[in-house]
Amino acid sequence: MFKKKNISLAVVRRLPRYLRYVEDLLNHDIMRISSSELSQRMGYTASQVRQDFNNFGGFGQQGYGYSTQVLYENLVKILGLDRNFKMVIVGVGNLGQALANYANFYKKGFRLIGLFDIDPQKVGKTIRDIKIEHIDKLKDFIKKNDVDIGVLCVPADVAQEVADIMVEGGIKGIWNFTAKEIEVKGDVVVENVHLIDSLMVLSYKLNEKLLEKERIK
Amino acid sequence: MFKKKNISLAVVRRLPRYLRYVEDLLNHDIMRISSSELSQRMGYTASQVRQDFNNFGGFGQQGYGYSTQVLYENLVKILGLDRNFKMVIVGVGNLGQALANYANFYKKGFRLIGLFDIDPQKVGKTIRDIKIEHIDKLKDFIKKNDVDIGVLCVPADVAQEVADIMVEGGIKGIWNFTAKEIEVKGDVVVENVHLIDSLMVLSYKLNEKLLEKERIK
DNA sequence: TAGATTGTTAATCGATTAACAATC
DNA sequence: TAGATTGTTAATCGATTAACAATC
Repeated sequence: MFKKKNISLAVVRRLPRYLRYVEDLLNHDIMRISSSELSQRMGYTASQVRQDFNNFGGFGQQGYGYSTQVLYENLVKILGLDRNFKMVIVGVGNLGQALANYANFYKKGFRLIGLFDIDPQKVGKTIRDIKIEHIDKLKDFIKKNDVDIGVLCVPADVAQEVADIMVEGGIKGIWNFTAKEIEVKGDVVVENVHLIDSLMVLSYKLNEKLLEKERIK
Repeated sequence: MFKKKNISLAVVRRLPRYLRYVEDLLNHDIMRISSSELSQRMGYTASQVRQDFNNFGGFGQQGYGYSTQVLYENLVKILGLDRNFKMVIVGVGNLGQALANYANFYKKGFRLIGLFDIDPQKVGKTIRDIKIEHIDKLKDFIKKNDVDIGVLCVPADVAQEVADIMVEGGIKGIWNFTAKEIEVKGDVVVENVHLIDSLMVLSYKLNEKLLEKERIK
């Protein structure tokens, strides 16, 4: 029933949003929903909703719609949230700390099991009961604990270097918060969060509006 | 020379990446580049590079390529970075602090001029020479200082409420870090950064690899 | 001028939307 | 059964790639 061909990234990027809406429905005790109703709430077309879900095998019921519970369980499975991936954060600056304290990750089944930094002032301190270790111990830790995800929150100039250590340790995926585009060999998966890019897109849109107003004048 | 029709969001989202690469070229004193060379470095096709740039009027030269300097200046202008937008951060928790200290924003011309929180413990403290004010003063501050961008780093359950205050104050754009989808009226621009969505996409990809391996066995 | 590379039109590819038969 | 809504095929739309004439 699961996985036919390759699912396009456009579809995959919509899945977390579906999950968010379905969770919301469950929280409001809404136990069934039609593709047309869901699409209206989310600003998609009903066609797109059905196409998206049918990429993973139909879990709707003709004449009835979708069971919110079934939808929820399937999305969790499709997104791999039931794997409870283990992760470590490397670079415990402001951002690293923010992520360590971000409760949403735990709710979604991700398990933070290690924190690493190079600053001796930080090593030994604890956040959420996890002791910050020196980055020298990163590679062995990943190996020993079979860590899945490395969260890269170090300064841009050492990003590649630290990514290399992660890969050598056998990391499976890197969540990259640095402005650098890191290179990894093998089949290590990288997901970039370029915050500054997102801000620049906002800036573009604001500038567009201003240009419009200036043209009208 | 600027702006023909509506540029697709797909193109806009590539612009910051172009800027990043062009900056890198400048840092290495590379003063000209062809679409084919740039495309190779970035993993695009040469066609796409030329199409993308030509959305904004041709700033290349036939037989020569693109001047890195000209490219840089145009990208800065297109993205509105020369507007030096004013911004405030609301919610000075770990994430808000991380953003306040994120040097890249200043380098790209964004000016942080205010910090706001509801916690009396935080009000009065300063970060980067900016005093944290109580959220009660947010609306007036936005009005008085003609703030462009509001960075929303508050807990999810008050996201909409705080967004409303921003809009009432006359904010032009909201950079939303909460997991909630906020609703704004008028022509306020919203750019969402759903961190958890990004992590779930990584999780999806990891799960996909694991399923593949399990199938082979 | 000859060579190189852009700007732009045309062709292709993929994603979204529409339509409808299948079926609960 | 009749009504509703899915699953799926076909049509449309938009974005990417290829091709080539224009021109530096």
